[in-house]
Amino acid sequence: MHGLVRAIPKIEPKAQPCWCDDPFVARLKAHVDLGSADLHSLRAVIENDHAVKKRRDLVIDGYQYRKLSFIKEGFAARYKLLRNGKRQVVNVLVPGDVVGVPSSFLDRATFSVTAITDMKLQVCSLDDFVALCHRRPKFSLALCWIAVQEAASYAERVVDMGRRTSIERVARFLLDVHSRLAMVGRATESGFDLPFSQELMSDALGLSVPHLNRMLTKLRADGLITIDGHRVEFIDQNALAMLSHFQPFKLTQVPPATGLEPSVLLRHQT
Amino acid sequence: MHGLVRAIPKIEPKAQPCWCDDPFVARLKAHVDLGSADLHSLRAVIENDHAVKKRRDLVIDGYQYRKLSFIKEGFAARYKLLRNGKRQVVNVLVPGDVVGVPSSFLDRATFSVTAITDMKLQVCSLDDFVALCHRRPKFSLALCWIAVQEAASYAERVVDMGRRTSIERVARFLLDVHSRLAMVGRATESGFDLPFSQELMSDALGLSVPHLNRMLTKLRADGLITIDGHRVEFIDQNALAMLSHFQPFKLTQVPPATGLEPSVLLRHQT
DNA sequence: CGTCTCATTGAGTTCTGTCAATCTAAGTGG
DNA sequence: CCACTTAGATTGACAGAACTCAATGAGACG
Repeated sequence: MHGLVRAIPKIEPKAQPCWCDDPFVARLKAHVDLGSADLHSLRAVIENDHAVKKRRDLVIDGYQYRKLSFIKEGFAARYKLLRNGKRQVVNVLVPGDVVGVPSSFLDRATFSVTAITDMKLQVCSLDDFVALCHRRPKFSLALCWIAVQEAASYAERVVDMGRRTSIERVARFLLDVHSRLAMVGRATESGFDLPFSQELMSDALGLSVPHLNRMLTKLRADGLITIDGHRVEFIDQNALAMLSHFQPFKLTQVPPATGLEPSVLLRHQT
Repeated sequence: MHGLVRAIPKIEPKAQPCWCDDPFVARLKAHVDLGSADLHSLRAVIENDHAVKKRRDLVIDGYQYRKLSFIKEGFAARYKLLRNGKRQVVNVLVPGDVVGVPSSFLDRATFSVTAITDMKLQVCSLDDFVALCHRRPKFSLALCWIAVQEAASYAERVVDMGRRTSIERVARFLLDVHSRLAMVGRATESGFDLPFSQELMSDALGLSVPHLNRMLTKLRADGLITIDGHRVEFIDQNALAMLSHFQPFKLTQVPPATGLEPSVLLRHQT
């Protein structure tokens, strides 16, 4: 259990941006500062709220989708269905997350996104948003940061699937979901309501349902978690993080515009 | 082998942007149009070329890295080393690819990047690039597109690792590398020089070296490929793509600035 | 109260990893 | 120019992890 490389960095309590009110604005604000003029322009491109029923597909693999939709309420999963009938969930979406990355940037979507629960979304067309970006570059930088965050979290999933044991994957999944829910005020210190079925989780973790079930059973037997209905409580969150080498990453902020950038000016006149 | 979902979309020959001369400029041009004023500003932020020797780490997990480096020549791998000594390569980098996504956007890098061969890079500090983005938004949009492409390809890797058989993964890997090399003029119609060792590939595919070897042997035995030294030739590329359900995706272009965006103006005065 | 979804458990099989040995090719130094 | 070293490729035997299939149990909902 003890590593050979370097000491385990402490898992710091994350900053708590609250994406409760207006997820679209809040998520962008997590990366850049927005003045009132920015907010004004932003609201102009946001279409009305959009409700989606449980089990409906928001994005369908193979079809065009050109919107950025911010989740106000509810849960979704991004997945691909294979020819042999297997399904891989590449990630789960919680309030504050964005539907339409990467789908909107592609000719045709390469993944589907399905609503796991009833949902409320704030929608904006990608073209409108890009137009806004041309006028106010900080929005495109915020979008960069969102896309990079997405990439970083997929990369971490690749490591999970490739080189971590099934029990580690399950533990990490629970910790990851907890931390993301906590960030948007949907979890307590040590527990949360798990909105996913075991079938969904097994598809997310690349396991079979029976095997996932066995691993969950093991985590309970080892006294690390309790599960009552859909309620998950961590009994020993530290041990769980240790067992699974869980360690959230921190994005930087977008560097603000400084009028004229000194280090560039030194080398070249604009 | 035959699917239940829908017909296999044709694998179209991809557009051939040539990233041979100036990878930094060429890669951005793949996503947005750059005028001469743009190019002028861009060159101002690009630092001198940088050479890196084989086996050197460009980025080290846990340390800060705040540069965008475009690969002019040579190959690299982005990976994470686990406590138990296992390694997962999350992707391989070829000429035209960007080092520093996602590392530069994070507090501290969460992956290492190592040079597989001697390399030549074009380097630019992220801060300078962001400053440029504030002045010329199209650069930040190009960066978005790059980040999204990165995310999409990781997501595809997650599917690979989670739900595809080992032989499919190997075949897809070869096809993917071939298509990326072909795009930058490093491959012929049906073959290429594979710059990776089996150890590296097994770490990329989440397999053990012996098993990867068995699968390569099988692909040869089935008459799908030949391998002579580091030279790989596809004998039946179609069958290979069919077997592995390989299908490259296409990014859209960044929508150009249109001065004032009609659909926004209709809803709101700026 | 029946139906349906979801969770749980067991038995047997398959895939894939581990360990270890051998082989090849490419350098390297004398 | 050759013996020596070393990294990488290949092969085989075995063990263990995880899947499949199948049956059962438990709630939720109409």
